[in-house]
Amino acid sequence: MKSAIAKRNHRIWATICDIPAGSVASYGQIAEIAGFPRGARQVAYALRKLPDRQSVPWYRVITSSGRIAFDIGTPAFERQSKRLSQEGVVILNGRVDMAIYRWQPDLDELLWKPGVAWDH
DNA sequence: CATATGACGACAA
DNA sequence: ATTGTCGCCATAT
Repeated sequence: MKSAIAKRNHRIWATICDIPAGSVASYGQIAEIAGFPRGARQVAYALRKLPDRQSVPWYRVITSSGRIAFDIGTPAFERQSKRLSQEGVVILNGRVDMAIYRWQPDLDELLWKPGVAWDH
């Protein structure tokens, strides 16, 4: 059977896959939706261990302040910046305007996610 | 068991 | 806007 960590990562990756093209989400936002409140660093960890970059839109995950997590000028930064631009996300000085591009999942999207902390 | 480490986040100067 | 500190929490050593 899969380890607990594998399941957790899988859930995080699945959540990231739900971010629509042209939108972005913060690490903390992904963590919360995936069912791990305050698990922003776990999202970062899951991304580091991403087995297949092709199947997951990792580049749509940025910091809560709208900054790309990599240092400006690094190859990683350029890759991410380019991918986002291709989707129409405007990046100015390495930052995205969260007020415009932040993913806002509607209730339906949240409901079919297992483990989301809604109150009955 | 004790520290160190992170593709983080919130907040105070 | 920048920088530093502290909180967070699974992994790594």
